[in-house]
Amino acid sequence: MWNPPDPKTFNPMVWMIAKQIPEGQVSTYGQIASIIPPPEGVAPPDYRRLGARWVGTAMNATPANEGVPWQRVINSKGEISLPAGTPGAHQQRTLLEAEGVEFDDKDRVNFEHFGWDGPDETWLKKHGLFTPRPIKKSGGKPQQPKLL
DNA sequence: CGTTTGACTACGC
DNA sequence: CGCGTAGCCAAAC
Repeated sequence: MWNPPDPKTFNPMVWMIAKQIPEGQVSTYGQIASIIPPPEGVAPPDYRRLGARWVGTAMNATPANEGVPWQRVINSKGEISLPAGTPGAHQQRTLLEAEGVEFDDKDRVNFEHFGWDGPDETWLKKHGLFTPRPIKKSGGKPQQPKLL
């Protein structure tokens, strides 16, 4: 746990969680944030947005040699969040496609197929973390098209 | 030390 | 479903 909103602690935690993402799957900034307990004084609704930004900042500061799969973290829309056209964005897409992650014609990843469900409960409990909130799914496929 | 920018989201239209 | 706007924080200028 971490009482104060200390980025020095927050960042490594983000990277640690990112390392749990299996190859061929993707997570989102918001999802990772939802795994980390919000600091005191920050309401969960606010933290959801704040945390996402913090995670983004953390990923931006990701050490290159730590083996952190930074490419598996994308935004809630399912698309690469680095500015299009930058080398980083291109590299991220290349890395993901090499893992088997597919992009549609709108350059977006379908969370239904490649979305990450989060770390094992055992792992989460071991580190005192929360169960991630389900990733927002695009379109939303009706589970039972209720035919009548 | 004030300003601007950013690897975000939710919400309204 | 796509586009624009508001909110909030930390890091970079």
